[in-house]
Amino acid sequence: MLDVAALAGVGLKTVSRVVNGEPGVSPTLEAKVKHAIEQLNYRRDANASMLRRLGGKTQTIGLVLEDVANPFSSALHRAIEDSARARNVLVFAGSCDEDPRRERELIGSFRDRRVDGIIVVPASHDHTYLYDEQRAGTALVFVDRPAGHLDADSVASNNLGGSVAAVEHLLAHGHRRIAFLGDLLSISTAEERLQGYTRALERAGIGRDSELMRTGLRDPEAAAQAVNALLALPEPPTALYTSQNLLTIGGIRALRSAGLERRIALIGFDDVALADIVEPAISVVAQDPQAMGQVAAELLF
Amino acid sequence: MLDVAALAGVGLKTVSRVVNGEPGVSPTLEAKVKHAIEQLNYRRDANASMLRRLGGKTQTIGLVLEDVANPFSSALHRAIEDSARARNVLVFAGSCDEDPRRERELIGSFRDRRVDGIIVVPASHDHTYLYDEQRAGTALVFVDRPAGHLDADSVASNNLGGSVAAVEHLLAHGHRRIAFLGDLLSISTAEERLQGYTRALERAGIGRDSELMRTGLRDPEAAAQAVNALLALPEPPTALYTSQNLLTIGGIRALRSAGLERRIALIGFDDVALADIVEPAISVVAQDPQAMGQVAAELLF
DNA sequence: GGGCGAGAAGATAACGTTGTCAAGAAGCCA
DNA sequence: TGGCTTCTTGACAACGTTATCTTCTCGCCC
Repeated sequence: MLDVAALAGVGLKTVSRVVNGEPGVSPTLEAKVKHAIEQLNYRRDANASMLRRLGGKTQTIGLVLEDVANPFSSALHRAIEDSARARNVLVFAGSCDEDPRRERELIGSFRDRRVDGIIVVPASHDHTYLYDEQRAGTALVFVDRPAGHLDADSVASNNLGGSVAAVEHLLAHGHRRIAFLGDLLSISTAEERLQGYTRALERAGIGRDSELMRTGLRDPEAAAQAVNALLALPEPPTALYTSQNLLTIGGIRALRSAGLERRIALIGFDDVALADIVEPAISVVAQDPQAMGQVAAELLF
Repeated sequence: MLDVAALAGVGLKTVSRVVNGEPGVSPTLEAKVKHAIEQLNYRRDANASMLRRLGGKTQTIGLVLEDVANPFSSALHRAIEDSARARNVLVFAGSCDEDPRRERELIGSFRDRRVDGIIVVPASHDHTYLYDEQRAGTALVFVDRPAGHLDADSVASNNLGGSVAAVEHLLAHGHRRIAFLGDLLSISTAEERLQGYTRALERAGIGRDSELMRTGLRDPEAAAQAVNALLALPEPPTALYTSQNLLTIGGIRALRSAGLERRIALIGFDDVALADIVEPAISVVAQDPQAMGQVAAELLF
């Protein structure tokens, strides 16, 4: 900036005024400054600028996802990015892999950089540690799962209702032995989906059979193993409810390798790429991550 | 920081020393300062810190992807994130949707924030605008496609060789009328894959039939339409080479809706989720985005 | 006991920028 | 011509931090 001012033969403040489009600079000087900026390829340091500005925003937000490479997460990410871009805001993204410690670390890093807001798909259940942050003016929005012990906005799907609908779909087709495959029950959505499953069965007057409920499954391989175990039961299930996208994939793989994909019904929660062209086609209760991300971003801003 | 110093009854520099783990602070004062930090929930402002530090790094990198929600891009992203996390570096990610202007805008924003390095899946072909940036010390790595008119590292797949292999696979199965579906030829990888296609055909002594070459396809819908048009030809192809993941998906959909998925062969470039469980299974020439991202990050750092 | 060195602590300036304010020029009206 | 307003411009301090340098306190040795 000093170099620009020297080359244009003006004071620092005049350069600052031109850079920020402030009024009160004569056209002559403005042209000189712009020329000098061009020539020196000058770019204002956004960090220094925000440091000085009163109550300055960094034009930056942080995003804590389960895994940036997960289709659900990355669709969320994209929607949020678009919303941020429209406001000239940049997005820090990070994966926490359902690890509460990593969630805190990431948010801590965001805080160090003084992000204006944070959108979280939370891994932990206690967010009291964010109280000061929130009071200090950092916007905070939770997605997919609610905040724990903190008064903050959150955007979520109707996991319970969707789950009931999925299981009732299977019941309507005459299934009575329906297995449940789920993620870690410490994840609130997984828990809600399990509740939907049991509620639908209760309504149908079917007692719960804990042998048919497999939880804590974290990837397609675990789901496939669980399905193999279910198939090996003396009285195997006639239908599967895979309550998460990766588990749906694992479930399908297991059924195919057993050659049972047409004998055992399957319904999933979360959409799955190519679900339409697998044979037989897979039914899913789809969420709309794009819409969730957009709503979350609008709330944040 | 001033509050912490006051509460601990020490000078600013002592707080700074404690925060940075510098030696030369008596255990008594160190304990006092740490207690004050705890009590006030103080966190150093990383931006201000890096501003003052000589040649300070912001511990931040920028990542320009085609689309954060695209599976290839997001797998890259994740690998880069992991590498960055190990170095306590945060990642700004952005999508440019193959728009060169957006690429420049994003990189400009990164520059304003003084990122230490930038990893780009480039949309443009001329990167001379990055010359000053590079000379100023910003690390620069290109992924998937080379830099244009700039001396910088890049990490890419063997598009030409992979493409030749894919087409030769079809030739070996006796196919002679093989259609090519490709993305915009302004994308260098799309161009290389087309070259691989024509080279394999030449080697087999088969003349190129421009009717069978469909390019500029940007999404599954466009690919499906192109396949429908191909099928409507007087002499339709007996095999398809879909040279990008989204086009593979569109191609499969079109074949299925025409009921020809067992009559017309298909091979794709890029992996596709669930490619293994579609019936008949899809062959693909898979890239390894995870490895590419890791290598790119290692190069950058 | 005095001089000296080592170590601890803080005062001050500086990083790149913008808010505040004062100075100067120019125009206007009586 | 003189006083007033308006506009342009730059000097200076400040944002939150760290580098440099000085001051001070010990303890040691001759």
